[in-house]
Amino acid sequence: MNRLPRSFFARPAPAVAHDLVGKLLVKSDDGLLARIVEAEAYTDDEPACHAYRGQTARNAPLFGPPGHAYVYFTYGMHWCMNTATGAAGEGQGCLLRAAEPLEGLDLMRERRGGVRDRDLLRGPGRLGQAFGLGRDDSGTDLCDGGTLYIADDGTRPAVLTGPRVGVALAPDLAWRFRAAESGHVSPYKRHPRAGNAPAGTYSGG
DNA sequence: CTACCGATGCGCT
DNA sequence: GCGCATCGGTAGC
Repeated sequence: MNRLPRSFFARPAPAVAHDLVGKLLVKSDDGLLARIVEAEAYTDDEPACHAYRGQTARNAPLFGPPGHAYVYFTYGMHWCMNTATGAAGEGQGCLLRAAEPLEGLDLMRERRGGVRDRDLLRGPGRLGQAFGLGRDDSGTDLCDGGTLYIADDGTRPAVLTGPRVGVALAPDLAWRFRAAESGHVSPYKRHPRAGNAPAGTYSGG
């Protein structure tokens, strides 16, 4: 089980998001381990990305060097985690949308308030809550040997590609990547204001 | 399983 | 003030 090097993240967000499926999310100080089963790509040339309207204090980690966390607060209650990708200055990243819990389930259950185990990490807000993520985690370097990082154990699941969940803008860009065989993937919800989906949106990969 | 709806507070126009 | 990369509850199929 090897920590992912910065070079893994120094590629375009869609390639990184695809390759994050099957990797391990680790928070070693809490004893937490989970397998990522779903990730999405966001880049500053499309309007669903938090970097689309330029750099601010909030989204600065997206514009920094790759391999850093961008953790943002949304809907008044949820913290969601991204990894910055590409080169410094590019404003892009990958949202970690869902994972399969492997170790530290008791702490995850405590933080998540007794939901079914299948739902501990099934969604970006749920993942953030179970991992205890917050404002202080935004900007964390995932590649400097710290306690929050992503690792590779050689698992290579089949990956499906399709439109991103819940985005009002650029709703048909097929930048959601999920493990084909996992029961821990989040449910797909199209944004109410996004119009109708085109035919045949999902494909293997 | 899908569909709807309210909660909740921050960032930005 | 408006909208949001969401979630949990409830209702219905």
